[in-house]
Amino acid sequence: MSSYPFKKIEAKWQKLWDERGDHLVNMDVIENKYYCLNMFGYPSGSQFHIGHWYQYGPADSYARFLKMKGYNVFQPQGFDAFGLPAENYAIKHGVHPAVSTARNIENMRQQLKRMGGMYDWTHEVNTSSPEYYKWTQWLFLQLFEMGLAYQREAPVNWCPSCVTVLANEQVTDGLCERCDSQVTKKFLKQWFFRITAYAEELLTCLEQLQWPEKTKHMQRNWIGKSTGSSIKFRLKDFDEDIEVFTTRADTLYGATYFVLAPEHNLVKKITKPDRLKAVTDYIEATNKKTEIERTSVEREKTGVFTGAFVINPLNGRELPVWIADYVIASYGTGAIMAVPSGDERDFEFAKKFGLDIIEVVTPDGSEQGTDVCFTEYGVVINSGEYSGMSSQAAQEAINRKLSHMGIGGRKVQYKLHDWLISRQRYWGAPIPIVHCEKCGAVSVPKDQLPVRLPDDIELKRTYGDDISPLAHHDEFMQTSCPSCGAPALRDADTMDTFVCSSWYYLRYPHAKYAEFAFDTEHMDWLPVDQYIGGVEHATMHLLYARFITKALRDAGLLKFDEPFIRLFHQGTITKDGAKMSKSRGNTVSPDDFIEKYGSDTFRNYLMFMGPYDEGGDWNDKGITGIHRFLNKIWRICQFGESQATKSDLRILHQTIKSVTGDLENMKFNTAISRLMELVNHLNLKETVDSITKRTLILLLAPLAPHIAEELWQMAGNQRSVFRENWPQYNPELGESEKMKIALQVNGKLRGEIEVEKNISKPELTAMAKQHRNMAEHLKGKEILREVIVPGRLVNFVVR
RNA sequence: GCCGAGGUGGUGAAAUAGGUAGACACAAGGGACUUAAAAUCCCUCGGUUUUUAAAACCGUGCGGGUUCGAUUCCCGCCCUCGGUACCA
Repeated sequence: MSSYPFKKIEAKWQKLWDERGDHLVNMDVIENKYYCLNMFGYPSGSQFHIGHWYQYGPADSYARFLKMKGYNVFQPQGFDAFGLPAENYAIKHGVHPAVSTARNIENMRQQLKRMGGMYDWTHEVNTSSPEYYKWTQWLFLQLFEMGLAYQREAPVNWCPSCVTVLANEQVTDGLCERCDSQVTKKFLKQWFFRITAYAEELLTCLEQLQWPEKTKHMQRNWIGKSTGSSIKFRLKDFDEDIEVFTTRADTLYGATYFVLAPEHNLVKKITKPDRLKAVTDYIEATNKKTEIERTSVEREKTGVFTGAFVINPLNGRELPVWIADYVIASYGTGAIMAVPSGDERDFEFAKKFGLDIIEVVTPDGSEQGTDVCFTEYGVVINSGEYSGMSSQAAQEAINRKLSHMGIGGRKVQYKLHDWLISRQRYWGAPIPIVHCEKCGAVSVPKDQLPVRLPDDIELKRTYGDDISPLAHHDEFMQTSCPSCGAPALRDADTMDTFVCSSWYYLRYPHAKYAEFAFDTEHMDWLPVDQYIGGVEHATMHLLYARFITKALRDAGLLKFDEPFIRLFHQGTITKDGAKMSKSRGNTVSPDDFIEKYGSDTFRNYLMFMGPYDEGGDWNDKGITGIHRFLNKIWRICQFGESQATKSDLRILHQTIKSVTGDLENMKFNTAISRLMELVNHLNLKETVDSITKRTLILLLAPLAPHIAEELWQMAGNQRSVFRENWPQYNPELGESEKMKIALQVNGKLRGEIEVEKNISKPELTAMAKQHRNMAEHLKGKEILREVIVPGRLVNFVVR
């Protein structure tokens, strides 16, 4: 296939853009600022894959479009450079993570340039550099001071293969998100960020965000707010209460037993001696189970009786206390009152173990029997003074009663957990804490940051059970207590990389600022106007970043509530229906296509495949079509000059209108289609007028930046095409005075006519009736109704 | 299981305040140019029937409904893809 010299052109402009500093942004101009941010990437060693191109290419076209529309567009790039892969790579190949990371960053930066990205590299951030992680550590201390970072011994998700603790968000179906190993539970002292303190605000602020509904929905579900009641039950024979959370206080009289999670801290205390063995065995069996066995696979309910009883505060009924793993320790209080008649799980459990079932809510207040359970709201029965009330009324009344008794009342419960940020790995930001025997966990003074990650470390697969590599580095570990001066040890853990990425968007505008994490005096560039990235971060990065923004706002450092005003998720490119991954061996390298067709063609093909938020299955069949399209433009721009006709201008302005609208909505596929129509029209001729030629190049520019720059220069222009204004649609030129009208009889298409725009209705119907095929279908029929849709159609309803 | 998104030609897809279904592109077939190839250009291209011209009927996952008119709205199914996993 002979084609325009894309290799030469692309290399030429990439070099020129760099040398001339075309992509440098004047950060002082903020009136028309547009902060257009792509989620930064992990600098992996392999080549840029199709997913990278799909994330960054169309996003860059959008940014370029906005620039031509007159915005001062800031589109930075950086690297989320800490993390497990580099460390695992180091262990395998003996290359220090700092070395491989630096190499990978260089590689990735080159490829982003090769793609033609309009990035201002003077604002690059690298989360693994001391200049950056100094401020990640500062962030930790800031949260620590605010009481938002704390240490606690907790059952945590442990990945035996990665040899580290994982956040809940990093566990999928009981498997490690990274390596698919089965995750086990462990008790370790870990650092947490108190994201739950912001649960309510994280939920309510979703309203004001211009985010995909899907994503907001996922965050809402993840936060999992539910409104109900807390109730304290007195333990029989103990001076102790056990609290439960329930959304169905109206079913309190139907409670016939009580369940504690096996991990509940009262289990040991209350278990009767004759039940001790059964209980201990059960707890042991539970601990042995993996997350998978405990949830998805094992559906049959299990549990054992502890021998203890609690007392229902409203009717004095004694409820046997069981332990069962269908009650989750980490939600609510880890204990429930069980109402078999009103809850499917309790019903199943009660049936299996022969526990009582008391009907307390029915649809209409009449007894239905206890063969099935009724989980809806209805009318309360068998509930003393509350009988006859609606479920809602009973809940209110019971809440009031519990409040009066001082043993409960209305309560809101969230599923969201605090964010576990400790990682027992080397390649991350060290937690800036010193553990002193006398003073406990003490902050490293902020003027001593960063706590540097030592270079001279021997990385091994495993160091024993749960110890961070840093723990073996004496020089790093040994220090003195900042508070009392006594010898003390550093915290050996590093932070989850999601901490690094939870604030990077704040740093970009003044990425080299040495005084502070961000320049609080010059925060006008924030918040981010448009954020683009994958939906896989819906309940992780996107939630963490919102939390950190709110925490820093409360520290008086930020003046806005939300970091990302608008959010867009690009779709996923799959191969044969599956996500591309090295392990599946179904990756497709873009390199051959770049070599054969060039970067402009490749970017445009990805955009042309379908809607940007849908992604699609990879298939290289159509790429020639895009290459032909660019070749046609190349040739058209060498046509001789002519005068534009009225119809030429109409087509041109129609194109301006559609392409502009499409690009505003990131509908790149249809924008390209509209341009193709214009190009096909021009291609029929041998000449082109200068206005059309000029406009065509401008419309093409954001989509195919290299060829557009070259054509622009060839047309005799000195400065970059991206300094030009976006073409304006002119309705006077774009609108036709004629229009096509569809003709129907009984809603069936029978013909089409072209008429003047200002035609009167009687004239139109008369013409419609005269139409040959219409006359045929109207013959001998009675017209009952004439439906006229202006500018569209005429429909005769006949009998 | 629950929640969400989506099913349109051989393929990727367009078009929904209800109004000409299949724009644009790929593939395929035919033709022009060429010694030949590449490139380029022209024609055909959802199905069926019929053909002199043209036209008719069917067709947007399946079955109903509302409407002059439904890919679009409503009801009931089927399938695919995401999210979630006993959350009391």
